[in-house]
Amino acid sequence: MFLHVDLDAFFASVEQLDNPELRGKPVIVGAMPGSKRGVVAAASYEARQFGVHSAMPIDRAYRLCPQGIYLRSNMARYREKSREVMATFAEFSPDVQQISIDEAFIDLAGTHRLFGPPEEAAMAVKRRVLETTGLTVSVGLASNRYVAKIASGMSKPDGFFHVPLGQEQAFMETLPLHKVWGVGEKLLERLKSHGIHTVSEGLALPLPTLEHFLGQASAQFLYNALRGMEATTFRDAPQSRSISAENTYEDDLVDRYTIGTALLDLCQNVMLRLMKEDWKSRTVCVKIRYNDFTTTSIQETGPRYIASADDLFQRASALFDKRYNGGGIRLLGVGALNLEPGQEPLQAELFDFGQERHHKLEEVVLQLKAKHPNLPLTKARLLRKSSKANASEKGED
DNA sequence: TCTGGGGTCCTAGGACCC
DNA sequence: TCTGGGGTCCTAGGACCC
Repeated sequence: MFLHVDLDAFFASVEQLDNPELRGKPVIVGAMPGSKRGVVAAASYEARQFGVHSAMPIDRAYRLCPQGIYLRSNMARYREKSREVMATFAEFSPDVQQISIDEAFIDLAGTHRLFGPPEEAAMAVKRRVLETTGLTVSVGLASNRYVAKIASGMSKPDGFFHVPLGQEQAFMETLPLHKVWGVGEKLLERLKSHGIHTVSEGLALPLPTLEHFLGQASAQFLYNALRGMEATTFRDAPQSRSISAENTYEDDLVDRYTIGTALLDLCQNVMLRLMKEDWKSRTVCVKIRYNDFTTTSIQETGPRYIASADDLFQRASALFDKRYNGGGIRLLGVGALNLEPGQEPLQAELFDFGQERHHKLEEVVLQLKAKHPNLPLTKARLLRKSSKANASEKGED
């Protein structure tokens, strides 16, 4: 049996935990009201009563709930709290699979002697998480991860839902089609266009028919999903990992100086996390979303690992220049892909005195930025560029 | 309701190698 | 002189998730 454990209104709950004055109040995490392009990242259950939910434009949320308490998200804090919770799960089973910042599967195989039957293990997980982290979770219990995942959403918050062995398909048939995990907007539309509006209607179709209009992979996925069988979605280990930072700007970016500063800021964020979490990478990705919402990306795998924020910035800038079409930019993103464990040790050529000092300086700057996110700390080179357009490229930092 | 930020996986085509 | 089959790695875009 498997548990799927889901933290309730995670970002908002962390804020309420850290600031007791917020408890019992409508807390809305994400953009600040008045922002033209912001949305809600998370809403406390108190805020949901007003109809506020995640992904909703922040101005609409404000109209629904002007008395709400609006906070910017603090991802570093949520990641930290997430690690605490995951560590708690590890007390229950050697086989814990985290699938997002606020959810994980726990394989209960072999845990009976320690924690009793699965229902009791589920209750113990709920108690233990609350005890050690102060957060509530919703738990789904089923014979496979796919069904456990859907079950945890059935009684929120602080809930528990059990799909007994043998009842998987019957359980799936109680769901509206859009609640089937993995069926998104596009697949839903395609199914509708073939006259399929419910799980039961989908169940009536043999696999070859599904394959005919969905292709093999989607058909096999859907065929399993509708029957409450382990869908092919879960690998034991993720195939690749990545770290990225992106930002949507209140006003379109158009001039090169502003774009450069924005890129540098993103590169520093990514590099800081790379160092903190002990990853190395040779692949850099830059994402551009223009003001008409068309989105493009460009990536390149180099021969050497990314050595510093400066190195990352240079690679990202080159990729940006290759792709940029001159239009107004609403979003910029920078990512490091295909991560490998272990920090990149200083390259031999970096051991000469100047480079080593540079590296140390950069580390200190990144740590300062992490501690004081609002500190306007940036490169003199870029500042100089602002006053003297296209000034010499060889300025020191 | 003009649409965040951070992820993973899949697909299809091209480069390159044997 | 016009060409097979198999494999891997890389890239861009897209679907989907929280």
